[in-house]
Parts: sequence; structure tokens; C-alpha cells
Amino acid sequence: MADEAAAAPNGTPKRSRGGTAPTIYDIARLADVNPSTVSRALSQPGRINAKTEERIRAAAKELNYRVNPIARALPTGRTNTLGLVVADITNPVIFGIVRGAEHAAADAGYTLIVAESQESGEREATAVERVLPSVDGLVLATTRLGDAQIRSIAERKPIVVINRAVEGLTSILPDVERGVGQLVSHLADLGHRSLAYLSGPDTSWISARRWEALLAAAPERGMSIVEIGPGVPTLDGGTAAISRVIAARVTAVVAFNDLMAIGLLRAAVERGIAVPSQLSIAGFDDIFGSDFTTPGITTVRTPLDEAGERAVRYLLSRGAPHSTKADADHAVLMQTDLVVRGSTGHPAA
Amino acid sequence: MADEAAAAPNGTPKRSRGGTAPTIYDIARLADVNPSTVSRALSQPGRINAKTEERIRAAAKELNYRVNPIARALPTGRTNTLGLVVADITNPVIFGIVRGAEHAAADAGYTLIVAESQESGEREATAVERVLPSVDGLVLATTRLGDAQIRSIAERKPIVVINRAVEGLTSILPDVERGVGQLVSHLADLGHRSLAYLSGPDTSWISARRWEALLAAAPERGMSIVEIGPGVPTLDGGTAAISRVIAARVTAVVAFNDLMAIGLLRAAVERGIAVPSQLSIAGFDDIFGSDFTTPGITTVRTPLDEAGERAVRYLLSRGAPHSTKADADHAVLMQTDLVVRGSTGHPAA
DNA sequence: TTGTAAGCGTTATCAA
DNA sequence: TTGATAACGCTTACAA
Repeated sequence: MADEAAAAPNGTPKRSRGGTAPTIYDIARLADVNPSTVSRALSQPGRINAKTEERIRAAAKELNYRVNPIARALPTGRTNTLGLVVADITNPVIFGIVRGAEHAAADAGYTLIVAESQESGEREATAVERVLPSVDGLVLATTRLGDAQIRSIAERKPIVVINRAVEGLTSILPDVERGVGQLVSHLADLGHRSLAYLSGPDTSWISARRWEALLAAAPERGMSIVEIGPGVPTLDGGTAAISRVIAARVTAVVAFNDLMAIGLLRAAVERGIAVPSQLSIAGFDDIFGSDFTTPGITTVRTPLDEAGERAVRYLLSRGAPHSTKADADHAVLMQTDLVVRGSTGHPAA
Repeated sequence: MADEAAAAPNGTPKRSRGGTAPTIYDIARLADVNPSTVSRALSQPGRINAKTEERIRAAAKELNYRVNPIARALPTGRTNTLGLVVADITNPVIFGIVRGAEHAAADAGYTLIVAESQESGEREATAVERVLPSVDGLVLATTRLGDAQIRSIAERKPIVVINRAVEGLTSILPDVERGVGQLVSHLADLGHRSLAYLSGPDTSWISARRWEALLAAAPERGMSIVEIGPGVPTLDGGTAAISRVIAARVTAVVAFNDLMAIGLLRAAVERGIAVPSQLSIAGFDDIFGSDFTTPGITTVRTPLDEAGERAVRYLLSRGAPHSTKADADHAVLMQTDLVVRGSTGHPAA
């Protein structure tokens, strides 16, 4: 009674139960068994006498006991926590990854730590340093680190990389060719003959892949193609490119991502350029909001949620006893698909 | 030399340095001091002999030592980690909060754990249970828990609540009246005389506040006002309301949030209703994408980043030795402001 | 099946 | 200023 609400007068860390959380020792005392038995009962159900376990569970419930994950992590080394490092939480492309990763982690009873690198390799390294010791594995999404750095992290903890291929590591990659092929066919079918690619940052691995795929596919469908860039992967980056796009005299532009596509669309509208009749515009990722514009943005959809989800799943399967390093380390391709909206159409005759 | 790259043949957890991370014991041996001295040197710089400290630091650097945050957390109880529980990571309103919280936490050298409740009170309780033991404090954004539950959490760890007032707890709230006042004046000045509020979920504390504020402000400016709802706070929720909006014969609609406003805008466009001349539409939050539409959504901006940031700051200041419970527990109002875009305008004569 | 006891890597108390 | 040593709460051989 007396100690019910009485928060210990701060500074007196007495052993008096009431301020402190209950431990397995408290349960042991109540259930009249040894603490180790409590530990077993709680962490490996079924492996001890049923009646004893029942008694222990009852005591635990009565005390409103909850395991201390930190105390558990110390001897085992397992934290039941996963880390996710992203370049920029601001970027809507990230949202899907975070969402997918969080769900997959939660489903498996894991906790997710999110860290941001703010597009800086240095800050990313710091973030990794901070997070690494307390996670069982790490997902590097949109990393700005070098291959060597990434490998050295992989030597310390299991990691999975998204949107980046690193020899010898598991990476989750979009099947760029497929989506780009669909997009190029779509544009060719509409009657386009000249194409421009508005590229992203030159440090972006994925931007280079998209360009390569376009460069291979466009000629096959009888289209000319030029690269405009590199550019910042934001609305402004798209807007800023309008003059160069006009100067290129192409009928269709593929932007590095939807954000740039939307920025370009805006700039076009402002200049009185009709989209899609005078200029068709397409992007990548199918981010939240890319269907808000008028017209909506035609885009190559990358299943970002799935990327986050898969990354986590792979990480978790790594912990499984039967999984060998060999069967886990490889690239996983995510299927990409064209989403046709109003921003692409027949070029004006 | 020999053990440099030789990863222990897995399964043999020998004490052989090389597989295991270095500990303060390794440093102690190398610097020829007691482990406790190493601990002191590393965690309270300046409090020991400068030369000894120098020697210890050198040894630490040589071994590439990094503290084990878990081992540190066990005796101290401090984890240097903060938790953030949100209803739905999918909701763009959340993005700003997550971003602000992450930045504030990282600035202070804290790590952020994100958990999602999926709009369910039960799942939220589970998420809190899971996260609570390993954090120094918790931010509850858009919580669906009851006041009593929230208070009982507060008895275990410091918490801050966003978008919800709970007696006796620190909460970060938008100054609804201010933004709504600006919005209502704006609409009145444009010549509107009839208004509808498209409300959100009836469990949303903040939706009720918005309605109250509108109810108070509209008559003052000589406008009639009706409530339409409750509705789901999504695009579809907005779209679904179009019939009722038309039936209400109002010239302006204020939606619970931008998502609903955008959904409504779409439905209106589909029905050939001109926005804003036949119907003005406004929302709340100024989410990412609310300026992508044509016309852009007029909205009452809530500084979500700031909300997340402030919540974390308060949490951290709680830990400060001088802060008393009394001076920390109160409501913090965030200034809201009207952002005028094209979706509101003069009603057709 | 259960008890005993030795860690896990720190911090913190108390002597020296 | 530094060294022993006992926690912190749990897991896990090893014994009984």
C-alpha cells in the first residue's frame, strides 16, 4: 500500500520493490524456484515441467513482469533490433522503404532503428558506427558509402543493401531493364522518335543504371536519346532543367525520378508548353503524390515497400541456423512496371 | 599478424581476440591500467591523470575500440535511445514528425526507434510494451490510446504526446484557432457565406478541435457552417464525400486534412465542378504533394517537423538535472498558418 | 527437470 | 588518481 505511488525520493536507489521493474528474481521468489528456471520457462516454453512453468507464468503475470531486452542482449549478443540507414528521410522514395522494413521487422517481433545520413558519406559512417553495436543486422538503403566501407561493415554484422550492387553482398535491386523496356516501348508506340534522360546525381548508382538501360533500349525502338544532367534529384532539379530540355528539341523526357518529373512538368506548364502533346514526361518510382498532378505522371514503378520488406526478411533469414552465407549473398531483383498516366501521349504532328 | 583476417571458424567462441570486439579489458591490458580506469578515462574525460588518459586513448584507438552501448545501458539504465510511436507510417502527416524527431535525436547523439500502431490501440499498446524497456523516453504521435493508458506509460518513462492533450503531461499541439481564424477570414473575404467541414475519424482528438474552432469562427464572420462526416482521413475518404458536399450546397469546404481535400478535389473535377469558382476547397497540414494538384490546395500549415523536433527536445530536457517535473509538464502550442493556393477563390455569383 | 554459478561489458562504490 | 570489486538482469553450461 504505502509504496504504491511513492516514487522513491530520487537519488536513493534502494532495492525496495515498487520503484524498480520486477526481475526474474522477484518471480523466482514468488514461484519458489531458481531464477534460472524462470529464465528457461520464459524464453524456452515447453522445455520445463508444465506445472512449474504454469506457476512461473502466473507469478510473472501477477508482478506484471516484462523481460529487460538489454539485460537479455548482453549475454546473448542478440538485440532483436534491426537498423535502417537512409540518405534522406525527406525523400518520399524512402517512405516506402521505411514502411516495408518496419512492417517486416514488426511482424518478426523485431524493433527498427532508423538513422539518416543526410546525403553525406561521412555522416552515414557516423550513423552506422552509432547504430551497429546495438543491432542484429543493418539495411543500407541509398547508401553513399564506398564499396570498401560497405564491405568492412559487412564483416561486423549482416547487412543488406538496397539500390546498390556490391560484389559479395546481398542487394535488393530493381529490375531496371524491364520497366525501362516497357517505358521505351510505350513512348515508341505513341510515336516519339527523340528522347532525353534527365539524370540524377552522378554519385547515384541507380541513376547510371537507368541511363544505361535507356541507352540500350531507345535505339532498338528507333529513337534518338540524349542525356541532360547530372541534376539534383528534387523538384527544383527538374524545374531547373527546362531550358536544356527545350533546347534539346525532344518530344519526350524521362526524368531520373518522379520528383524531377513533377518539377519539370511545372516548369513546362509555366512556359505554356502543353503536356503531353508538346512534351511527354515520365519518371521513376511512382512516389506518393505522382498522381496528384495534372496530368498525372507516367512512371516506372519500383516496389519500394517490397524492397524494405525483402531487405529485412533476408537479414532475418541470415540468422536462421540452416542458412549458409553462400545461399544468402546475391542480388535480388524487384520487378518494375510501367504506370501510364496522362503525362505521356502522342507527340503533336 | 596471424589472427588479422582469420575469422574464427564459426562455432568456436574462443576468447581469442580477432573475432570478438575489443573491450575495456583489452585496452586496460594494453595501456597497463585497471579496466575501471579505462572506463573513467573514456566516459568522463578530464577526470583522470592526463598522461594516463592519453595512453588509454591511444590504446583504444589502436584496438579500434567502440563502447558497447548495451553493456553500458545495463548498469546505468540509460540507453541513449528514444522511441517514437506513430499510428500509420503511410500517412504523409507522419513524415514530418519522424523527420523532425530523427534530426533532433541525432543532434543530441540519440538513436531513434520508430514503431507503428497501424491505427489500432491494441497494436499500439504492444508496440509501446516492446519499445519502452529500451528507451529513455517516448514520443506518442497521433496516439489512439486512452488517457489512462497514456498516463500509466508516463509513470514508467518520460513521454511527450503530439496532437493530443492529456492532463498533466507535456503535449505538443497546433494552435488550431490561429490557423482556422486565418482560413475563415480568408474565405469570408473571398465572399463565401456557407461552409462545410469534412470531418476526420471520430476518434481523432484533433479533428474535434478543428471542428470546434471552425464552429466558433465561422458565425463570427457571418458564415453558415455544417459538419459532414465522420470520414476516413484518406484520399478515398475525401472522394467519397462529394455527394454529400454537393447536397449541402455550400460554396466552400474545409477538409480534415489535405489528403481528404485532394480526394475531394479529384471527385469534384470528375463531376465537372470547377474549383474554386463553383467550390472552394481547403485542408490542413500542408503535406508533401498538396501543391502538386491543379489547383494547389489551400491549407492550414502545421509545422510537423517542428512538432517532432520539439517533442524530442522536451524529452531530452527532462533528463537534465535542473529540470523539475513541474516546469516540463504542459502544453506547447505550435503556430499554424494559412497557406493560400489556388483551390480557394471567389464563389461564382 | 531444476539448481548452481559463471559470465556478458560496462559503471559505480569503496578503499588504497 | 587509481585499483578491486560488486552490481545491472539475463542466459547458459555444468551439476545435481
